[in-house]
Parts: sequence; structure tokens; C-alpha cells
Amino acid sequence: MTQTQPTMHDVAAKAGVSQMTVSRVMRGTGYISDRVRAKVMTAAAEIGYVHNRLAGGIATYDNPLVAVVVPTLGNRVFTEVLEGISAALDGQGIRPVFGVSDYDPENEARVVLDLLSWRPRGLILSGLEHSDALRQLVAKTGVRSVEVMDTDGDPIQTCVGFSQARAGHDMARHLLDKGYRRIAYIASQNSQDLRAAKRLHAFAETVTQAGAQIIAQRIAAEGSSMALGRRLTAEVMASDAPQAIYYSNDDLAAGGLMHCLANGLRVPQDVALAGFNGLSFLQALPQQITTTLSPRRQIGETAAQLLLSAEPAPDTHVDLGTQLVRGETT
Amino acid sequence: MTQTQPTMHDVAAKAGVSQMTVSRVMRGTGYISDRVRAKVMTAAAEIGYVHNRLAGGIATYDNPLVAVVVPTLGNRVFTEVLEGISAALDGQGIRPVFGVSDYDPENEARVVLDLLSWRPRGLILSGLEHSDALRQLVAKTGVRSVEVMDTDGDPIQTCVGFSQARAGHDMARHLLDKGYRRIAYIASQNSQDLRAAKRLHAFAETVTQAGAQIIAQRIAAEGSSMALGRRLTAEVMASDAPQAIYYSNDDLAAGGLMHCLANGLRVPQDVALAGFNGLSFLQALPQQITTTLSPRRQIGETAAQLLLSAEPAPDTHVDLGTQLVRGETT
DNA sequence: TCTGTATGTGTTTACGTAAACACAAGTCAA
DNA sequence: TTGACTTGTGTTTACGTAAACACATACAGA
Repeated sequence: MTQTQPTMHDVAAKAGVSQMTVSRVMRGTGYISDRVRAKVMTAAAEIGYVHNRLAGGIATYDNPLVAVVVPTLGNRVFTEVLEGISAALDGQGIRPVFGVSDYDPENEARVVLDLLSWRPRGLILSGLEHSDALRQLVAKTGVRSVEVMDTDGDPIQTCVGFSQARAGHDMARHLLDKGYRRIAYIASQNSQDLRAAKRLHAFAETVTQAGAQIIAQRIAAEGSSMALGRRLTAEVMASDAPQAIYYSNDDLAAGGLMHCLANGLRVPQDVALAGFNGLSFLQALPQQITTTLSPRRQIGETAAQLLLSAEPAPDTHVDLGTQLVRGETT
Repeated sequence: MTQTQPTMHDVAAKAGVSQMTVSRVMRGTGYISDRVRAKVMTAAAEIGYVHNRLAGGIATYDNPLVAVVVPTLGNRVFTEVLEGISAALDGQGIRPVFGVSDYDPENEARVVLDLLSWRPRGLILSGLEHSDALRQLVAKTGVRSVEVMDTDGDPIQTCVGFSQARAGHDMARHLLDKGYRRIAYIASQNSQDLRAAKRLHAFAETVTQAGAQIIAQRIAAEGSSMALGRRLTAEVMASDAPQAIYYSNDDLAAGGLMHCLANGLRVPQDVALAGFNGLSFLQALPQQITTTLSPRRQIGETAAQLLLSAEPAPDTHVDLGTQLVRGETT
């Protein structure tokens, strides 16, 4: 309504105190008598004054903001990481500002540059692979950063996640132990999803070293979904008849199960299925799908805590591990 | 690394121009020769300078930020709205700052107060029901706001969504037309989810006016999931044997379908199922579930655009409508 | 040649807050 | 009664940027 928003001076005038006293009341610092605090609070409420953190930030060099960049909001994995981050920050009165990179390193660098213009306390990135420009930017500006989801490689400073390679290796071992030799791999958006690529690499290595083989590989350009998994499974079953299928994602695996259900294929007798992530919706499916449980929410929480911890602790790798869930589909 | 971060003055000194020229280059305004622009850009890159929007914001009263509050990040519906918002803002160089209310009005008011301290261009809220404190806060500060997902009621200023009541009514009509008379309702977290409550209200009204009845109602306190839907469906089928079940959510409906699949119940002969939202994963299920498609992403996009449009246009209701998807389960 | 306009750059100042410092009044033990 | 400490409040100043204004230079058209 009013053209110029009210300031601490307005509140101070109304409450009959100095601007500095209002500042102290707003931040809850210093010694303030209950009488003055109450006067200031009611004055602020009447005027409709809201603390201005922009001005505060410029005065203190420090503002309660954390920048978060995820590849997409369309994958539940990242929204769960976001949930963890949000929960951890909430307790500390810190807000996340976020950006989406669309799995594109150039885009990511642009988004980070923009986010840094808000002078956040820290930066949370997804994965360990970034453009040189981004790495240099982080180094030059000296922002604290934490990279989430992946620990196979060198973080800029700190990373929290799990070994994608080990997860792939473990699943390969599991399938081999069960006796499957002719194995197919189904993934989505793989060209950009380097974490899935790492899993596949380790998976394939373990499989071939054991004398078994990856007889087919379907990598779709579109985003992950049950529908895609169902379609690709139909294709692979028709052309390659694998004994087992490893999916880059539970969505895809669930789609595969749906294909089997709808076409009278017995799982795992006719084909075994294994997913990745351990999304909770799997529990409601007719058969429990074998998958790898990743601690996504915990990764988000840990990343936020690490970022805000007193001592920077550079070069820290936090591996929260994964858990192989032996379901009924292998 | 350096204790004090570089400023425009540092860049200006390095480039041999004035601070104001650097400012113009950073913002791309005014007349700047290519030679000077290049000098400034390289100087900034070498020093590692990043534009400081906090200082800019305090100088201009205007900063490219939009505050977004959602009830939860655990429901795909809201992350899809977020996707739409993020996409619409991206093109305009504006960032979302967000908060989670956990379906609690008091919490929501607190979060909004905090978000307003960043002096955003506008505020995006979920639903039309808010605490008085929040309404007053928005009124007093004069922030532009848009409420999303619901159009049944009075928005503070503007709302974008669809009529929850009409969605409930339409589904009731559909089930009645198909001849179902004994109908059960299954929901989650309903006490706080007022939009689901509105759908139920209109649904129940239409059902009872037609002489049919809601013979059972299961409303769980926990969050929506397929597993919950499966469990509640088992309960309802055992105790009430309804002809049709209306779920507050596709997750729950899919869980219901899983229960039927796993227990040899024919759908819709033994029981009909209807969900809500039209989530994409339904397409991969063995049977296409009847549901109501809500334009979630479009709601997010429209809300963001409306918020940033030149003229405030108060009291605007934008009803993007819903679409009843006639599946194979009714 | 003169005038007006487009182009390009600099100087001064204000934005709203918080740190640093100053100071006054009250409390309490020696 | 003194001095030290706790409690409570005010004054001055700096933070980094952008608006407003001022001032050049180049060039076209009369």
C-alpha cells in the first residue's frame, strides 16, 4: 500500500526508542528489557514492519541462506534430498534458494553464478562432475560447498553420499550369486546422469569378470518413469530374452514388473528384476522388487549440517552407504 | 580465501574504470562500449567477483526473488507445481526461495514472515485457507501474492488452480452414472489437507443427493503412499465391501489396485477404484485407473507469470480446470 | 559551421541494517 | 562506601550497490 516500506526507524519512532534497540529486539541479541521488547514488538506489528535481511546481510557479510542446485525436480530422489536439506535448515532459521541444472554442466555453472549473487552461507551441488568454470568459481569466491549423492571421485571441498560404483558392484555380485548370466541394463537420461553411468560401469565390470555378460543395453533419452520402464522391458524381452534386468531406477524396474504382470511372465523365473534407490512405493507393489536403498533424506540432512558446521573441514568424504534390499524379483 | 570479498570497486580499479561502469556492465544497462565491457568482464573473472544482489536490492527496493511455500515436498503434486514455478522464473532470471509449512497454518505464517524478510517480488502460497495473522501480514506489507491449487473461496489477492468441489462432484457423478451406490472414501492426512476435504464434501453431497451413500470413510493421519492405500483398501474391503472406492490421491488408489491384484479381486467388477491427480505413473499400471487430471505444472507456471505481470490484477481467479480420466477401474 | 541527438563514462548520494563504541543505572560483595 | 560487574539503551559509521545527475565525445542533418 505505502510506497516506501517501513524501516526500523519508523518502528523506533513509534515505540519511542532508537533504531539500534529495534535491531536488537528483532535479532534477539544483547540485553533488552521486557518492557521495551514488548513496546517494539507491538509497534512493529502495528506498522507491519518485517525485518529486512538484505540490509542486514550487507551490514554483516553473513546471511542465513543456502544455495541448492539439483539436476531436476522430476526425480523423487532429488526432492527427497531437498526435504532433508529443508528439514535440517529449518531448525537453524536458514532458507534454501534453489536452482535446477537440467543435467547440464553449463547450465549448472550459470545457475551457481546467479545463486552466489545472494551471498549464501554455502552451496549444495549434485554429483562430483562439474564444469571447470564452476570449479574455478567456487575456488575463487571461497564459498563452502558440499556435493551430494556421489563419493566416487574428488569433491571440490566436501561430499556426502555413497559409492555409486560399489552399489553397482554389489548388485552385480547379487545377481551373479543367484546364477543369472545373461543380463540386460535399462536406463533413462543416461548420457547426462553420470552417477548411473558409474554404477553401470562397476556393474558391467563385475559381471564380465565373472564370465557372465551384459547382453543388451537400452538407454532412453527421456526422463525416468514407470511407463518408460514398461516399454523398454517389452523391447528387451522381445529381442534379447535376458535372465535378469538391472534398471538404473526403481521407476523403470516397477514398470518392468508391470510388463511382466500384464504379460504373464513369472518373476524371477522367467526374468529377474533389480532396481535402484529403494523408493518407498515399491513396498506396495505385488512383488517386492530387489533394489539398492540409498539414504537420500539423510544425505540432504547431513549435507546441510556439514555446510553449517563451525569448522569447514575440507576434503571430507562422508559415505553413508547403501543397503541391498533382497526382494522377491531376483 | 580472502577475508573480504571483492567489490565493484576492486573490479573497477583493476579494469581502470569507475565503479558505476562496472555496475552497468553487470546489469547490462546503459550504454557501454564493447571495449570497456570486455575489460570489465575479464577483470571480474580474474578477481573472482560475483555481482552482489543484496546490496543491489537494498539500493533499488527490488530484487529478483519469489517466495514459495508448500505444505510438503513429499507429495509429487507440490514438487510438480514447484517445477512449473521454477521453469517460469528461470526465463526471467528470478530465483525461488522456499519454505515448507507441514500443513500447519501457524507454521505457514512463521515461514512467510521469514521469507518476507528477503523482500521478494511476490509470494506463492498453497490453498486458500490461512491464519488471520498471515492474511494480515500480507495485507499490511502489501506483497503481491498468488494462491495455488484451489479456487473454491476468497483468495487474499489472486488464485490459480481449479475447483476442488467441482472435481469431487464430477467424480461422484461419474461413479453414480456407472451405477455404483455403496461407496467408500479413503484419504490420508486429511485433517490438514483442506483441499481433499473440499473434494470429499462435494463428492458426498452429490452421492447422497442421488440416493446412494458413503458407507465407509478411512482417513489416515500419515502421509499418502501406495502402501497406505493398499492397507486401507484391505481394511475397507474386509469390513464394508463397497462397490466403489474414491481415494483422495492416486498413490492411495494405486495401492488399492495392488491389493486387488494381489488378492484376486476383479476391478471394477468386484470393486471400482477412482483416484485423484492424474499422476503419470498410473499409465504404467496393469490397469488404467480412473482419476481426475489436475494441471499442476501449468498451475505453477501460471502463478509465477501472474505474480510477475506488470499490472497486479487483484481478485483474479484463474480456473485451469480438471479433466476426468475414464480408466479401466470404474 | 552549428545544433541536436546518440553514445559512453564519472561523481555524489541514499538505501536499511548491524558493529563498535559509549554511557547510564542498578546490584552486590568487600 | 566503593568499585566491579551486569543490564539496558543510544550514537556514529560502514557495508556494496544503483539512481540521479553531470559531462564528455561523435556524428548526422540543416
